[in-house]
Amino acid sequence: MPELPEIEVIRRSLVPIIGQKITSVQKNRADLRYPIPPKLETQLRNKNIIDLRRRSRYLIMDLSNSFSLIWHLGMSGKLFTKDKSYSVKKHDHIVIKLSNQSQLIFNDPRRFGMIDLLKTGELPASRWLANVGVEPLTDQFNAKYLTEVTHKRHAPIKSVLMNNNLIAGVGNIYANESLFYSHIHPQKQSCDLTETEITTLVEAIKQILSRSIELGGSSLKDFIDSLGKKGSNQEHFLIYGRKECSSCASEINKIKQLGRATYVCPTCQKS
DNA sequence: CGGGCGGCCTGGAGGC
DNA sequence: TGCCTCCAGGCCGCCC
Repeated sequence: MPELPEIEVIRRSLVPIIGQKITSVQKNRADLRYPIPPKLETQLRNKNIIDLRRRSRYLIMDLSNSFSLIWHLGMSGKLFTKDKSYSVKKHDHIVIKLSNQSQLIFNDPRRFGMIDLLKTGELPASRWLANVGVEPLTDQFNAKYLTEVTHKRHAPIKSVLMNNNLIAGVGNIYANESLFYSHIHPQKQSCDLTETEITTLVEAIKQILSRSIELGGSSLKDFIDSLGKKGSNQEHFLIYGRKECSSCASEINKIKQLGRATYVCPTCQKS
């Protein structure tokens, strides 16, 4: 489900649980995409949540015992808080009770998500984070960097944008939107991008991701933040899911790249 | 070697 | 109403 903006929206909405103590952990199955750490309950009980961070599409919860929980929501994962009267529903795989009587629920119908527990200091070199690319909303992501990675590759630009080991957290929706905004055809070979196109694309990605965060993320079907609130960025899509171009009203072509839906305006994205 | 595709899952939508 | 197929915001591993 979620790309960088949606995870960031969840993180921000969860900030109030920082400082809470974990009083109990209920695990309703042994695995998601990967096994849930078997000793999760004993390692979490009576620990305080001291920080919540995001890296790429991973959400990181630092604990007072120098361990961190790292979560990935896959395609359909939701992480939300409820008061103590909430009763567990289908696909609620993990329930964490907090000292303020609220409960943190991890619900994931498709089970592409994952959760792991590691020493905080071992996170950066872990299998989850070791190969993750630059954060697109930092200064490390700039025209120089994008020129480097695009010019030494022979792949369509959309594949490069969606490669998490190069640029973290840009998925199918935001790759489509950024390329349309920049008037670049998604199948253009990345090494053929001009200097101007690179500069425009860097700015487009930053703006589109930032605006989506401000709007609470994109709720295509069922995305909600941790308080159950939907985002509104989907109302501002320029091309994703559209039949007509938002700019010139041409009929949008829907094609497939890497098995994913790609939307192209034949008029605005010629090059 | 880098790039592309299948598979992992469930559920909703649409066709018949 | 039901059955079938296709599709979905991601990612890993295998194959070429």
